[in-house]
Amino acid sequence: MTEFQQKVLRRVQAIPRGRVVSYGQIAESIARPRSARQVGWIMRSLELKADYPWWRVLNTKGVITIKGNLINDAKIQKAMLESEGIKVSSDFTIEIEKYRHHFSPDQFPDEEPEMA
DNA sequence: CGATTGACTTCTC
DNA sequence: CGAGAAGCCAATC
Repeated sequence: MTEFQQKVLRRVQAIPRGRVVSYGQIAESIARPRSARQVGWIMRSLELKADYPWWRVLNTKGVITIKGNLINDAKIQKAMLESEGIKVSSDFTIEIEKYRHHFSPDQFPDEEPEMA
């Protein structure tokens, strides 16, 4: 478990119920604005049974781009989002601008600010 | 240690 | 607006 992973996972846990964020937003909030792919990489290495609301994370277009072994994983994510009141289209797309959540710097007191 | 791989994002055509 | 290519960067091989 690297520090990068811990920071990402903390953001995932900080996503309120019924809200979503993009991979890029998480990357941006941990001072790695160009590391959206790595955020997704971490999610991939996560066991879907883990205690993280990974289903509240999707790309900036609001589309569930999960790969997994089958599209079945995307269907699980769709079901999870709908269970929180988020409408998901049949093509795994949501109105992300309507549900997007924004992180606050003071949400993570354990971490040091980037500036020296 | 160099090459490859992506749950991404953004710019071009 | 849709499809394609490039850029990005940590983790794996």
